[in-house]
Amino acid sequence: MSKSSEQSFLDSYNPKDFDTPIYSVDIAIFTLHEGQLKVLMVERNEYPYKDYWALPGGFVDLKKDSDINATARRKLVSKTGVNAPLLEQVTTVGNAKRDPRHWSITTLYMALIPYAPTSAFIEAVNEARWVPIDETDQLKLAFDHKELLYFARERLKSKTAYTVLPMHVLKRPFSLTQLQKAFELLMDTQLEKKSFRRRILNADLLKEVGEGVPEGGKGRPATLYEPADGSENHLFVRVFGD
Amino acid sequence: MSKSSEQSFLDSYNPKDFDTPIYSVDIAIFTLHEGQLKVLMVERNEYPYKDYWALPGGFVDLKKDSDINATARRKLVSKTGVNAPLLEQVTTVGNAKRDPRHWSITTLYMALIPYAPTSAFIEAVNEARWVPIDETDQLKLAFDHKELLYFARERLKSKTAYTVLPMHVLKRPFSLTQLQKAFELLMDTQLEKKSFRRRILNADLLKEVGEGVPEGGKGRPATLYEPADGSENHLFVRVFGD
DNA sequence: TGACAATAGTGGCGATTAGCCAATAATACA
DNA sequence: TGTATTATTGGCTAATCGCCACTATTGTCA
Repeated sequence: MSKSSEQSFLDSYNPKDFDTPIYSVDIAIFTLHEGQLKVLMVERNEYPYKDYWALPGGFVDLKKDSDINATARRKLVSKTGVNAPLLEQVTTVGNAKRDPRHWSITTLYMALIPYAPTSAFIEAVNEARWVPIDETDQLKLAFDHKELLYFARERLKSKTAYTVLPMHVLKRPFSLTQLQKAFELLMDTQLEKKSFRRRILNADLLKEVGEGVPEGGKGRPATLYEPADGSENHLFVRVFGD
Repeated sequence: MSKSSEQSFLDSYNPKDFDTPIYSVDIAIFTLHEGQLKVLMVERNEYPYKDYWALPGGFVDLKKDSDINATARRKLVSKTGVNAPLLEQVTTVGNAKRDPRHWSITTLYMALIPYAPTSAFIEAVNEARWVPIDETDQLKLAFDHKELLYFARERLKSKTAYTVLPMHVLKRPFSLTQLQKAFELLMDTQLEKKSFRRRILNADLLKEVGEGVPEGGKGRPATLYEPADGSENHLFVRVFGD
């Protein structure tokens, strides 16, 4: 096949005739629990990387999945039972070495969900655990999942800086203090209370949903909020020229 | 295969044994020319979609490409001759219908390069053309490339709002006026001169590289700039908490 | 050589926003 | 009732933004 004939190659292409990469989907599922950012990991029980920990993932089911987002959603639901959270692509990684068996490609997703214990949901075959993000480096991670986790974490930080992503890790309704804590944990930085509140409230992304009980137990009750309709993917940083 | 045995499936997986998606890479290559944002399109000369226009792209070469970024770069170089520009992933799309022949996945990249005529570079087999972005809807586009182009365009708009992406479509050195024009075209909006200059200069992303000739011919000469070292992927929007 | 056209770059100022931190408000509980 | 604890607001200074007019430097052409 000459270098310049990709199009004719394409036209005669039958995947069974060629050596083709294997393709899978992996998901970094994040939540907030006990004041920590945690990610869901599963323990592999087969080779390669038996007994290593991995992000949940798997292959496309060509019959059941209408597209790769459906593949990711199917995996998410089978591991967590949750079906309506934020789920979005982070990046796609593909090279000859990441899987010892073959040239391999994976599309990494990230999901944000309010905390729920794993025991109720996980499939029986693998052990699944919410791992505090700071402790993931103490696990033996399969494949290049250490790197994938890093990519997801970085995306989380940067996107949090100018979107309302963090509201997705909270049970609704939530207080502004809870939301600020979520921002701080996902961004890995401290925020000034007044500035935060001004900014979020002026952005008009929340709707007040009644006076609320203090969530932990102590102190003055807070006003509770939910995301305003359609606000969930809005920017709230003033970008210039606007 | 039971629903809960992906891991063992993975371990025994041999791509030749299964019906697997086909995987390719496509690139939206943008440039600025004659005051317009343009994208490089190639005309297909094979079925399916013979005589339709498509984004440059193709399959992974498992022998030559060390990873999928290398695949994208190889395609970019073969179409433009340029090897050092901004090249980054936009998204990955995969579903049963985008290619009439098979369940198909593509990773979309975008590249930004200073203008160069296509004639010197393109491979002989396909006709390649710089198409003004506003005129792409007058072409018959192959596959889902209309949608891919839309994705790339949107990414361009949103990323331009808080990074220095636009410097990559300019020949170096460039003036602040040229840079502002680039911003305006990529973002599809108007910017205020003083604010723009304040912002860019305060962000400390450019280094002055001498007094310069007026690039077109008329008017007072401008100071010329190049990107400061390592500035090329920096944010320059003040994000809160900073 | 002296207007004029054209583009580059600056000055200035009112309005808005951010950062800071302390004061006040509402609740639980001893 | 007093204390601890958390929520919410007030108020001030400094920085930034949007706006637009003014000055600066060049080429051109009568």
